[in-house]
Amino acid sequence: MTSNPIEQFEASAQLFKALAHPARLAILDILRDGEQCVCHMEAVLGFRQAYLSQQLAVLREAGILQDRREGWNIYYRIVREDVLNILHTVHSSLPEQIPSAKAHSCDCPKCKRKDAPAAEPQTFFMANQAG
Amino acid sequence: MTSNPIEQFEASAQLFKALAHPARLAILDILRDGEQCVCHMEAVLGFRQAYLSQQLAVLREAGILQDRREGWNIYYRIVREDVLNILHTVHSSLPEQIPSAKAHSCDCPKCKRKDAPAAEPQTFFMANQAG
DNA sequence: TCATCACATTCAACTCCTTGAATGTAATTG
DNA sequence: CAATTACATTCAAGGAGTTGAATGTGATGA
Repeated sequence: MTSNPIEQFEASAQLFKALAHPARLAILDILRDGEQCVCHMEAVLGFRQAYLSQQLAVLREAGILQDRREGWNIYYRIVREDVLNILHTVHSSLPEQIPSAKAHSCDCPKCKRKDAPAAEPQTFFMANQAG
Repeated sequence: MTSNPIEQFEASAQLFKALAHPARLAILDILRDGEQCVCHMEAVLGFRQAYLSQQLAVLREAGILQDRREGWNIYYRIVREDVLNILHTVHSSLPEQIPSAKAHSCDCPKCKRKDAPAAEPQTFFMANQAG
């Protein structure tokens, strides 16, 4: 098993395949600061809801994201530390980085009018740490 | 320019797209130790020559590899430090790593019978450093 | 210049990814 | 339980990646 060079790198290739899309990288860029609800990403990125949900599904099925329901909203977060490191490496090599307004708690009208809980900045995921 | 979230991550997505293939990851794994001729990769990986050349072209056109001719042989090397860092990150998170025989100078029969120059272990590329 | 070696490129069939449109579902409110 | 909210899933057409087969190209040696 995993004797040939193809099988040996299949898993890594699958990971990179999930990252090989600008929309999904934009999603992960938002989630680097911590978990966010879907409506927040929808407002910040300007994607249609169904489209955003499709891209989230790809990242979820790749094991990169995990979701958590809280009433009407569903919050996504990055659950793979190596992905955070990879994103950091790539962003460091970029010519310039746009700060963007995504760092704010939650500017989207949907979240604001419902006074949703803001995302707390985290180093990595604090859940899933032996409950 | 680069105002929308799609354009902003296009370049990174292109990079990941080039990495999203097990054969190309196997190639890069060999080149992590330094430059190697095509016949070496052909022997170690067991790929057909044309197939290997196609995958090398993808990595070359993505700006990840650079080639250098030396007589009959063409030597490839990694010219992007961020890619080396990304590969290191991914390999660190893998469950187990197969040492493999790729670290040896050049075991392939073609290279051996011609007594080709062995690959010298390098930290990063030493060429392209202001000539 | 012709034959050979090492490697690159083109082509075509196939598969996988992309993405808009439509529809489905769990939680909440009344 | 019916309506609403927030999000997920399915479907299909178009586009892009994959890969075997055939062919092309530059360097070397006679």
